[in-house]
Amino acid sequence: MTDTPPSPARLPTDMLCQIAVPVPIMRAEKTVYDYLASSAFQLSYGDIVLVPLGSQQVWGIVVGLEQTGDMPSSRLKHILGRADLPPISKLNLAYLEQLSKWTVAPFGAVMKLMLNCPQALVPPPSVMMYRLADDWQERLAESAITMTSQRNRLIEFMASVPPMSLSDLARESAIGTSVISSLRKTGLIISQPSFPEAVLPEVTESHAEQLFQTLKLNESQQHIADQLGNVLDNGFSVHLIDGVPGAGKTELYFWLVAMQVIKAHRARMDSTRTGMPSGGQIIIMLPEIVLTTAWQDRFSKWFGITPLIWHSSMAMRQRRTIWRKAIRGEPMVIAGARSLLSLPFADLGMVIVDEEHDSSFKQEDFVSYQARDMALMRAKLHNIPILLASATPSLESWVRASGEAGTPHKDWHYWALSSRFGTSQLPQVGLVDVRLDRPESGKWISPPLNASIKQQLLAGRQSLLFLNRRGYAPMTVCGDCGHRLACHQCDSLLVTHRLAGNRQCHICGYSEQISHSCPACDSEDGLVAVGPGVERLVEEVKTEFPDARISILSSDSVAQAGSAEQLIDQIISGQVDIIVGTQMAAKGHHFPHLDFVGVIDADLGLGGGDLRAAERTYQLLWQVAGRSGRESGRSGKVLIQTYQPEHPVMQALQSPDNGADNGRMTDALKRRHRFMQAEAKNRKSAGMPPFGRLAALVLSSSDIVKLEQAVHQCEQFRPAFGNTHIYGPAPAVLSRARGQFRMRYLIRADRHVAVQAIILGWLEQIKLPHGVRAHCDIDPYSFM
DNA sequence: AGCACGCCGACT
DNA sequence: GTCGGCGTGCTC
Repeated sequence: MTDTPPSPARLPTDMLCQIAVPVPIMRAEKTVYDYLASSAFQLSYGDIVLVPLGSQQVWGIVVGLEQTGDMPSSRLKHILGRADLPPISKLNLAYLEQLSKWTVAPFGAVMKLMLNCPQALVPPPSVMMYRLADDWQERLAESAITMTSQRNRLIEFMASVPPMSLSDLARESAIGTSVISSLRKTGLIISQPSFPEAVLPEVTESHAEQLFQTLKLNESQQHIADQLGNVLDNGFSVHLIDGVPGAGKTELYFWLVAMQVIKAHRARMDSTRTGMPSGGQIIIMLPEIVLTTAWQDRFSKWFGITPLIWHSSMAMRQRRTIWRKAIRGEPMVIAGARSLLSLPFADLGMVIVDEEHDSSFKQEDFVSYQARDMALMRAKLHNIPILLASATPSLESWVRASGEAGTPHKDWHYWALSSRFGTSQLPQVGLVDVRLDRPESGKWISPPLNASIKQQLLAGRQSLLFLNRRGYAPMTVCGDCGHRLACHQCDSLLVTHRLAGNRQCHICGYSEQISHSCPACDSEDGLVAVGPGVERLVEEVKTEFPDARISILSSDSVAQAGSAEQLIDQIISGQVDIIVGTQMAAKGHHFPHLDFVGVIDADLGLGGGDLRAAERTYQLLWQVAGRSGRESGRSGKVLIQTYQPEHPVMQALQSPDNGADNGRMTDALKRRHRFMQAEAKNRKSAGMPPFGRLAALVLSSSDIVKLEQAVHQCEQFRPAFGNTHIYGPAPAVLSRARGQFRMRYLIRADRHVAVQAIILGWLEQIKLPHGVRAHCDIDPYSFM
């Protein structure tokens, strides 16, 4: 007798199907392979299935159920299993397809983004739940179970509580697990597996009603809410909500969320619409930095329930439950950063992107994408409204929504939230020309700023000194030989951190102990710290105002979770006189005692030749200025130290000397308007986004010789089109992955050119040497 | 991306 | 004689 080979014989009940598998091959079409499936699986389009791939097992998606294929069926493998979930919806698949096309990332890689929750695809880990047998009284009466006092106590306890896990039972009854186990052997106690889902906060229509009861919108908010309320039913539309800091845009979109919750609830109640989408899934995208307790507290305050938040470091079971609810189309209101967009929402009803200008929505990872833009893409696909909110809209959104600067078509709606909450006014913003009002040698605070801080101290009010530079000093120079301490990995300057006791590279994360001898000339004590960081600024403030209570607010000083909240609570409750802070202090906080903001080095972000340098500097300074004078009835003051007071950014921020606008919103907004117009004009004449298109092609390898070969190949097939310019190749700064060399091409094209097609066409002609990776970044933000 | 297959140097 | 280095190409 011969052994029967384990041949994957095709049974009559087997069917042929096409599975998209997560193979990250860079090419135009997605990787789809044929598999055999037992008819027992009852596959449908979009199902998530486990398949053998090479020597591994991977999750794939059913993208075809055709009975024909070019592969002989004897070579086909069988599907191993199917997730016990509804299929990925057509819209979600279409989204993946578009995302892949747009980012020029392999479909397999994009697919992984959505299936990046392995625990959601398999049955949950079961927990044994213990309870008394239904007939425990009879059993106890008739059998010869020896009853001890421990056993009696346990039975008494269990009779009055729901089933629970062994550990819970032991803890709550205060009886050892051995007693429980032995009673289980008698049959008096039985255990059975249960598959618990995490309990999630759920915004219901009654929470929405509560919000309508307690939240009173001001005139401007109410006007917009009424208008927007009418368009929520009309499918895809884009709304930019432009509100100065403190104007209450968060409350406005909470209101609209509540409206959508009720609308979706009604749709579900309507029996004629059973099985149709209700739009009950509402997502709120926020930059990580805004997902603070402050935002969560506001949500809880109005909805009366804690917000549901999606983030990378959440518990397994919660992740799993949220993911499964998403694909099942169960209603939810959920907030999160970029990755929230990759959940397989089956019943999306509304998308909100708060702080839409924030550059953290731009991810430059294996798949590079702008989450705000992808959110727009999703909203359009799902045919639902999307709200973008910001106190300082991105130029892209502003142009598109305001119709300024000759946009081809104004297809977005623009809503200006015009009055600041309560009776507080916008702060008076002045410029300090540091070429005239010089700080003392070796110091950074100019006399006008010092005077203002003093004034605030006397009045018992707070001041914020803003310097967007972490650490102690951004540069260290050897006084003997002129050597500047730089990172070994990427050549950028090392930043001294005294609190952490090291020198760090802010580009690649390298750090080393602080040494006092120069690595170039070995001179001892020759090293000199040059330039200010927040840590050094604190030193100066301490010398200048020895009696003041000073706090430092930067990502380094609040590294541990919770300490940021503590610090912010101290500031809010008035236990701090002077706050020295980085970007962290600029965003989202409401400091009622703060009346003065001093900006130390306003020009910091303007150098470097970055496309968005001016825009970002404006946004940051406008935001930080908005921290001042937020308490009702007060007016704040802001002084900006700059070397270039004539720069359009500074001009746009400065209030008229005569106080003519008296903090009136309209005038401040008019100046911002002019700035945006000027900025748009610059971009337009340079053919830059949003008027032209940019894309980067980055080649990387750990082997510099192979990288050079790859570049050589690229040069041979360098595309040449009339309306397209290709710059480079230029060496790129090292990525986080150590030891990777990178070369970068920058492609600039007219608005209507499909840059993706150009890049794909280019790459298709090249056979990249092994070990060289090509990566695309459409609309890159970083120019390094 | 993994991972196996394959063809050349230093070892029990 | 083998173990294992990583260059090459495939994954239904």
